[in-house]
Amino acid sequence: MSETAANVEPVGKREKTKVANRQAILIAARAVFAELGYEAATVRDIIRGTELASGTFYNYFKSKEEVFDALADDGARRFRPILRMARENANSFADYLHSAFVAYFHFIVQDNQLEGKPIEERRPHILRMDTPEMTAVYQEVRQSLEDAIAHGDAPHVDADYLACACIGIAQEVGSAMLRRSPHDIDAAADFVTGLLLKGLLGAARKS
Amino acid sequence: MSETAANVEPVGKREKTKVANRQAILIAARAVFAELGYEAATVRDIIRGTELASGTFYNYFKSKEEVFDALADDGARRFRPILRMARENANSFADYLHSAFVAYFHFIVQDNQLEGKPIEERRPHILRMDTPEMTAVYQEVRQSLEDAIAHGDAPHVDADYLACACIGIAQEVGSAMLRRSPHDIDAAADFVTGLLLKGLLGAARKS
DNA sequence: TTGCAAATTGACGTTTCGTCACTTTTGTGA
DNA sequence: TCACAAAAGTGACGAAACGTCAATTTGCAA
Repeated sequence: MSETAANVEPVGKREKTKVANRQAILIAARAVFAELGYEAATVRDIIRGTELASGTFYNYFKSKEEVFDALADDGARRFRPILRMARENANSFADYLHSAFVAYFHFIVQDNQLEGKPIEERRPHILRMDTPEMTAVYQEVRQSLEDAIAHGDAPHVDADYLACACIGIAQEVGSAMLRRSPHDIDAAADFVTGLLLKGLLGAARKS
Repeated sequence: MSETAANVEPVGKREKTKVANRQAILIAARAVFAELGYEAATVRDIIRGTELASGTFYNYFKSKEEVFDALADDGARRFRPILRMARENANSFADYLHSAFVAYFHFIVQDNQLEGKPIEERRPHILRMDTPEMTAVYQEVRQSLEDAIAHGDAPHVDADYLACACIGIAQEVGSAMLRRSPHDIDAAADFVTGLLLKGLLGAARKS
């Protein structure tokens, strides 16, 4: 699943190749980062994976760094509607939390499996949190939590810290889950949901 | 506080300058990463911050990346005894958790005293958590949790997931705390400890 | 003091970077 | 359909950073 959330008008050949070139660069970059690792990869390596000339790269991105951000942003953009659906379909706060974590864990499993034949430990999901779409995801999480607090579905906690805690948990427990085989999404989601709702007692093994 | 955990024998001028040079490079690198950001920094920028010649750098590190890893490893090495003391001095599991988080938050506040770019830009995009000392910290956390479980001080939870959750929470809430001013270490530690022990209810504001 | 190994040095060839003058492509309106 | 302007693509080029290595300096021990 390496399609991007390409929103809108395919008309006009200009626009069309522009989108296609940008996409080609991102796809090539993803492959190169997976193969060589982010640090070792060069802009030249990336464009070599496309049909474009080196100068063209700079019409689309300022640097390797910006390409990486675009990839991260892209991931966040694809995840956001999933998260929103989890929110809208939930019939309780506990249900929202659980389905949000299930959605996230499912997402990273998908995102990593087609990623690499070389099973890359080189890509733990510690991504920059300051791209626009990443910030939007944080805001979305935080807003959900504030709503729940306002509606009395959750206690009056520091929503910023709680959102950060949820994200930190999701990232770290998500990575741990990916290291296990098979990937037990539900077990991980049960664990974190229980932990958040009831603390250690809530996280205790059900068995 | 940028001293490193330099363990052992200072004897011999050879050994001494070797340690000093390595240290000089690390200190310069820390300053350069803070000032220019990790991505923008070059190996030359780093050695310019020392009295050494460019070639000498490569006697100590293969690359900028390796310098960063050494810094991270160094931080973990300095933090480990602090964590251990928190463990040994604690008179309950709750106390251990709380003092461990206080110790960590205190540590990162100290560690980010340098002025310059925002914290996120001082780091590489892909953070490796698998340096020896980092792993040791994880093991230490996990071991503490397993001991607590074995002694009946904590419920029977998945220690791996719980350790990851603690680390993820510490990192994200810690970063959030650093963004606030003033840095309220105790408030943050109370929040995360309450959250872990009792869930949302435990994290609720005390006011 | 002398001799050798270890460490430092900076100049050098190599690789990558980012730019820019030039070419090709696309859209538009006569 | 054609002409023409704006947009996008191209690759060669100078600048910058890389990593190496022969020459030199430094430290240690005989």
